[in-house]
Amino acid sequence: MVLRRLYISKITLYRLCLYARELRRLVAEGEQIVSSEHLARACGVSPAQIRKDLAYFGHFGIKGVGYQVEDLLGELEKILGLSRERHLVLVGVGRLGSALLKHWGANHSLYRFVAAFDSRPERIGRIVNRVMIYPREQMGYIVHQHQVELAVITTPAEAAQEVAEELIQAGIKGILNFAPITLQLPEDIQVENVDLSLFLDMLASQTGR
Amino acid sequence: MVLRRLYISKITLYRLCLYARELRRLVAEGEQIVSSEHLARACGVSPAQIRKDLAYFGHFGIKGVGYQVEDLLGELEKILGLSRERHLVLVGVGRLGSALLKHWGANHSLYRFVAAFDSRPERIGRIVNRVMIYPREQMGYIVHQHQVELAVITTPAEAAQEVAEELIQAGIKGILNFAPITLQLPEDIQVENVDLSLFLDMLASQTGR
DNA sequence: TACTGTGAAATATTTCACAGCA
DNA sequence: TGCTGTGAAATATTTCACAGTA
Repeated sequence: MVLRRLYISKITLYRLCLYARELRRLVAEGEQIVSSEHLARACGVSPAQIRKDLAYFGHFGIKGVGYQVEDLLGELEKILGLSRERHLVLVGVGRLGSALLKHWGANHSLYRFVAAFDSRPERIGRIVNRVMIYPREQMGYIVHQHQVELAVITTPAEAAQEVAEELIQAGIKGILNFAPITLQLPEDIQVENVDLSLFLDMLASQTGR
Repeated sequence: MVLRRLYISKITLYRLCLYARELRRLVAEGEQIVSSEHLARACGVSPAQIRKDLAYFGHFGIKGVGYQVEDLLGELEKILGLSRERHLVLVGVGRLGSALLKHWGANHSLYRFVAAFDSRPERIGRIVNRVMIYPREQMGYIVHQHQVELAVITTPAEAAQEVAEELIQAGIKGILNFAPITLQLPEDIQVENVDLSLFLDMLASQTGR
């Protein structure tokens, strides 16, 4: 079967990843079959939405029965391209950055930090959870050498844009950005923004006055 | 002027918070005036989108000129209800949780952690960045007593649902959820999910194979 | 003269409701 | 019978293009 690269909108992509997460849990629990209704409830979406999302890529279900959990997860991982390991780097080993390095466990098996970078001399050479901290100056070289694809930016806002540009120069294709700033980057570079203050603003706004 | 509570979709809300963030930066830089085009570029959206978003709430701009930075920020903060301080709690003082507590600086002035909770006895009574860690059993009581509105959940996935329900019992209205699980909660409770693995899955999916 | 504000059009996303199959 | 898969309808969101004004 040919797996042509169909267009997936960001919002659909998010849901597909959500389904995959839930399916992994179901596999771990030994479930064999799941209906769109059950999966929908577990993911906080509508059953029709799930069926639409999935049917776009093929016929994965059994009418009158549901979806076979393992099969569907396999299909989703094929669609999403989540089968091989990716190399990551982290830039900015402050409190948040080092917490993320330490926090990284076996549960994130597909993503492996191969290096971290910081500009403060006193941090260089330290090892956090098996990840070595290198000086900022070596970033481009190491990213390039290790064919790193994804980067996590946990620098202050002021440094983030410059860091991002340098990472892209070195071949990075996707960035998880914790800095509270909108990065100005080429269209083909993927960015996910995680600004905790922004999330709190949204919550605060929705919850009172 | 009466500030009626207009409906704001989640995606619009996100952008409004983004605009506010950028406007704060512009204020800090001493900018007086900003056009929809400039603000749009800085936020990564289209100029028409900005004008539509803002015009929904009133006439804040000057034709032929642009928007007055400080005024617009003031209006936005009124619309979003971001003028008063909110009390937060954090549940689950693991690596990520304690990093968030430590990471919390003066830049998040509107949000103040008033307590943290953990179920592991060895952590109880510690103080992280001026925030005391209490036993899980006291969570409901303290949240209720301090009229806490928002909570950050950094527990393992298995504990998150139960914690969330207990928080809601105690009066919490919004949750920032770092646990990799979809919480099943009443509709009137606001939740923002931050699953780092999920973000990486999205990035990986978009960037290769 | 440059902007904003805004209807109308275009596009994207979600839901409905039911045909069809295991 | 109890599901999935799916066109068609409904809804939501974004963009266009230009009138209007400081």
